[in-house]
Amino acid sequence: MERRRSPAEEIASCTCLRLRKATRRVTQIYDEMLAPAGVTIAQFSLLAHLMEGRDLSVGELAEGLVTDPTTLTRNLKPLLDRALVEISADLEDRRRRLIRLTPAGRQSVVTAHPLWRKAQTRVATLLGESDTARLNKALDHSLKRLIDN
Amino acid sequence: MERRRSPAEEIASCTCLRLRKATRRVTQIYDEMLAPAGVTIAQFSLLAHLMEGRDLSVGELAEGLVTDPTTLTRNLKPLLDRALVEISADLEDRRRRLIRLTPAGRQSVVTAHPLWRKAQTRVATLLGESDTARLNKALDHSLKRLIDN
DNA sequence: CGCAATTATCTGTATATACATCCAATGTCC
DNA sequence: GGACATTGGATGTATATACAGATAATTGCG
Repeated sequence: MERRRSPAEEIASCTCLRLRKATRRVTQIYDEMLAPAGVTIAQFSLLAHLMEGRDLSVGELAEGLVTDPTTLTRNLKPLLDRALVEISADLEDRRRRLIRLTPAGRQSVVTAHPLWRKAQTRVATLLGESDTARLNKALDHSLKRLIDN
Repeated sequence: MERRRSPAEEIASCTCLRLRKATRRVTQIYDEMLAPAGVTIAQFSLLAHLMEGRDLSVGELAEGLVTDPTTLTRNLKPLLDRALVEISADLEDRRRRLIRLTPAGRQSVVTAHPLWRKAQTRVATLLGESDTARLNKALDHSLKRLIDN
């Protein structure tokens, strides 16, 4: 016996809106706690993706971050300006450009890492252990399906 | 007997990063499906918040959307330019500015509403009924705790 | 080989996001 | 009633995000 919902009420159930609201708040928390290291969570994620193994092309890194490649190009700019990453052409395929951390970039990740851990703990405490686990699990499930569609 | 994780592996478990990835993908899907109505999901959410009841001040609407008030000021700009919303000073408290939908703004919501519903269904189908419910529930729980902290 | 199609990336443009800071209006307290 | 604090909002600046369209390099095919 569900009564007819008004548009405003119905739209309050928007999955996208809920995701966006939660992401804004959580991003604020991480950004605040990472600030002493001079990076945002967006930048930290990007840099951290480069910590392991081989250099990545723009496309590969964009895929890893689930962003549009054009977004990544823009996001690299401030990191290049601060010399935390460097880019060179791939000699095998000169369309591709390979991104890698500079020593300063690597150092940024190392410096920010414990702050990131604190933010992670802070959010987990705020949400509670079990809700955090539930949220993370739900996101992992969802991402898997979202990414190849 | 958990082995020591490398920074890159550890950071892959970042709650914020997972939220951001999922939000980017889901936003892309909604935006794509709302495009024929000429609004993004961010704009649609904003307009929909104004559908019900009384006019809202910048602060009230920002709180409802879980954004920074300065962000809202910026987001209102394109909607003002397109005359989907209008703003007037609150005579009770002349610091406050009251936002309301214009008829054109109201019409935008009406036009976009069925497209929004299709996007909502599309994502629910992609994720599956039960995972969608789990994700939404996890987000609601989390938002409650995030908002007053 | 040579040209068409595809791919990788960048640029132009527009919107979204938020911090620091500033201005104007209101509230408070003596 | 006037000085000071507080509050609501806007602006300056910087980053994040992505679509359309442009460009350059590679691939595929006759």
